[in-house]
Amino acid sequence: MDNEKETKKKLLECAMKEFSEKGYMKASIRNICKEAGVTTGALYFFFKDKEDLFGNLVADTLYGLNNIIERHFIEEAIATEALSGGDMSIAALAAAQGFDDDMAIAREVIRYLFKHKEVIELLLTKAQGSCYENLPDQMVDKVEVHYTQMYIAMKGYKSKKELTKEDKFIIHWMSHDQIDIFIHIATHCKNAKEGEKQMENMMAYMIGGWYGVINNK
Amino acid sequence: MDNEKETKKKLLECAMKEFSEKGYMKASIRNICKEAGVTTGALYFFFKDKEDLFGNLVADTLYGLNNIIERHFIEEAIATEALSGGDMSIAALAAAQGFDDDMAIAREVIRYLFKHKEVIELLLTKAQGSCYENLPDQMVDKVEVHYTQMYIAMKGYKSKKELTKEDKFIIHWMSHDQIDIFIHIATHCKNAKEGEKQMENMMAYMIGGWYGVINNK
Amino acid sequence: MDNEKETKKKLLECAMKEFSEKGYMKASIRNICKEAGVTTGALYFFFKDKEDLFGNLVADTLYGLNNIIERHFIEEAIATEALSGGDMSIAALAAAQGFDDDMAIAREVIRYLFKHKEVIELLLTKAQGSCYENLPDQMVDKVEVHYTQMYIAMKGYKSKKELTKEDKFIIHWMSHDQIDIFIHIATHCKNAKEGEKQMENMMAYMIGGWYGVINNK
Amino acid sequence: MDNEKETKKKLLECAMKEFSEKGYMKASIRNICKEAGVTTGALYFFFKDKEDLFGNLVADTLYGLNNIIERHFIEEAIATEALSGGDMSIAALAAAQGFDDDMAIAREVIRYLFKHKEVIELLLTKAQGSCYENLPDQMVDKVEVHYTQMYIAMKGYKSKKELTKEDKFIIHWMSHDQIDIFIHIATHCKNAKEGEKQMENMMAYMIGGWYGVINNK
DNA sequence: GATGAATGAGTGTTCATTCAT
DNA sequence: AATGAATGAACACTCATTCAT
Repeated sequence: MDNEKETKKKLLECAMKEFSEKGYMKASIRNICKEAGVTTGALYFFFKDKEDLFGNLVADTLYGLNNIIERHFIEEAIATEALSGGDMSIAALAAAQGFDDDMAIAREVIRYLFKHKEVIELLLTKAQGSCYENLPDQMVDKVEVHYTQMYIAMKGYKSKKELTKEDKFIIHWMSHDQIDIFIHIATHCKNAKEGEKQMENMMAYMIGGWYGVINNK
Repeated sequence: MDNEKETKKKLLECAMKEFSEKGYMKASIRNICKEAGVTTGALYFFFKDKEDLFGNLVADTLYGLNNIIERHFIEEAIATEALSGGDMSIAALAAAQGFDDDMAIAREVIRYLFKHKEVIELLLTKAQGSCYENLPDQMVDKVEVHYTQMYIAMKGYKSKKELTKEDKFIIHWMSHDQIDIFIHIATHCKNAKEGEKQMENMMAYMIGGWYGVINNK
Repeated sequence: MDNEKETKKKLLECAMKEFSEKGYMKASIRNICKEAGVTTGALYFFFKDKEDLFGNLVADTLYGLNNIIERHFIEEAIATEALSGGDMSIAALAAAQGFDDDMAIAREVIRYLFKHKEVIELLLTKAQGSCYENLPDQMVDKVEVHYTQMYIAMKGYKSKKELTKEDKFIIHWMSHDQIDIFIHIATHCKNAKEGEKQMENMMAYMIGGWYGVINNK
Repeated sequence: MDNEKETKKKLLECAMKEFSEKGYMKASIRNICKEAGVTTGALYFFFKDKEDLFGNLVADTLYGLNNIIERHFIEEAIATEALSGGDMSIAALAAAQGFDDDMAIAREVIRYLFKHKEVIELLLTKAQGSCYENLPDQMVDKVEVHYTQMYIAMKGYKSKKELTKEDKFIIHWMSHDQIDIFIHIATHCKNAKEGEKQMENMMAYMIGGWYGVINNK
């Protein structure tokens, strides 16, 4: 059983290397197998196809990441729900609170990103051509739900219906930017400690940005 | 003369379609030719190779874009030079001025982006595998030079040497974000008018972000 | 096991036929595969590329041939070393001895050439465009080292330094001619027996030629 | 008229360069035209096809060479005819005379070879794939007719019928070698002067070889 | 669990040549 | 005399995948 899994492990290692070096599309199954010292047939015993192989590399990490984000959003949703519709000063306060929470969760995310740095980089920068190529967009969508709530609260809107086209656009952008911040950190910092450090400035940037938007016009 | 170039035009049209649908790497020369109703040999009469074909699609647009940016940076450099090393209130004022200029140039860029929307999208989202795949990074680099000046001025630094590692990191991020704003607009708005409209909020976001960073800690 | 390798064998057979008929350059991989009744992919399972396919056809034979020659040259070197610098009559005697040895080795070479006639012809007359195209020249170089020694001995020179430009030229020619004799036999005789028979006259020619050169002027 | 021929001239120059660098087979018509600054259509106005282009490069030189050789052989034939069937001492004398003549003609040939060195090298070393690839063999055939007469004379045979299989084989070889000597000189010497100089040793080699053969057994 | 063998469709690219204008 | 355009077949090679054993 140890022996059996060794091949699979080797295959995964070599796949990791190949995908990291060449990206999903240019990676060659044959190369991976050659490097692993097995035939292509062996690979197809363990994995359904190229996509499945890539999936095996990233699935766990992705699952964990989704978990963190979702868990956070549930908590957040409860908190934000409470204040939606309240007066603006409270909302602002709550927003500040929201940013504090965000900072806390951001730290957790960053720690997670660096714990799985290799895989995360694979997912974020080498997945083009696979079914994961839209991952950042999917995460943006999740953040967007949350940010929409927060935006409504800060703007003092009574309901979603008050959101203009411009509101929606800038919410989407800020959601996108939030994800981009994580990607930037994951790909530009060398460890969690540095990531957390740089995060502070970036959060200042983002919060400044939010207020800039909220107070605009 | 109009008649002669019909094949080349057809080829370029079909190439545009193929590259747009599949991206540079997955696009098939054969497919393009089949669609255009000519043999592959015909394509190779007009274009040196796949890269050259792609280049013919994007070169002019890219050249024009570079021109706009470079011209802007030269003007900007002159303006920023003047205030580097001055006291902070003036610097802040000048920065505000800088942002106004930025807004003006942004409008010009946006109008250009939408004038060549199709090609711009090709360049920004479908070039992976070609020699243009690093275009956004290259533009970030250019912006970064300019933003470094502005950052120094706003921070009241006497010289580049005062920049910490964290300063440099956040400057790079903000440069990256500036380019990302343009990409976002180009890919999410349907015309220049809408783009310019959304730009206002995004500039508010960015300026808010800058002040958030400058006043941080 | 015999059954498995049938495809490879078929491929090699057909490759042999194609290369022999058309030469390395004009030979078509597709044709070889079509003739063998397999797809081109199958060929590339067994062979790295065109050159490797050709190599598989000739490598063993070439290795064996090199072995014979090198072994001979080592023995010869020892013999020639002994007389270098001695007086001319002894040298001449030794040279005669050298020619006798040459005749012996020639017989061995010829037997080998005919044992692998098909491949030898491939190597000597159909390799243009492959990495083996300079094989005759390489063999000439080897012979030349040996012949230089012999020439020095027969001329009664004390050292290599006494060799004039003309000496070197004629040594190179005679080396070339020696190789050419083997090629001529391999391509003009139908079996080893006939080859050995014709060899006698050719050796008489060559030895006569040597003395003609040595006694010239 | 001057203007018209300029294109053809340019084409021939570039063809010369291309064929010399890559050999007949690997030479590219397109390349030649590109280098000459004309379209492929232009080339096909002047030349029927690739072979014709190559032919235009070498035809004159080849014609001249054939002339020299044929003229020589006619003279020689008359001389040799006379002594065929005579006694051996006279034959030997005549043979010596033959070699003298050979030497004279060789000098003429060499001068011619170097006068057209470029083309000659093309013909002798770069023609593989064209209709001239067997040129050396054709010249060997011509020499062989002549050498057969000389051999008969030197051997004291009464007629061609006395020639054994071995006789014929060695005659063919010596014919081949004679041509090879010219090729060797043309490709290894840098001018006619050096060629003639080296020729002396080579003739000594060849004559020595002939006597070695004649006196063998 | 894994091999060895093979497929079939595909890749981008080059070739000598043709021909209407 | 020469162009610009186009053909059609060919090139060596790579791909992810399959499957009997």
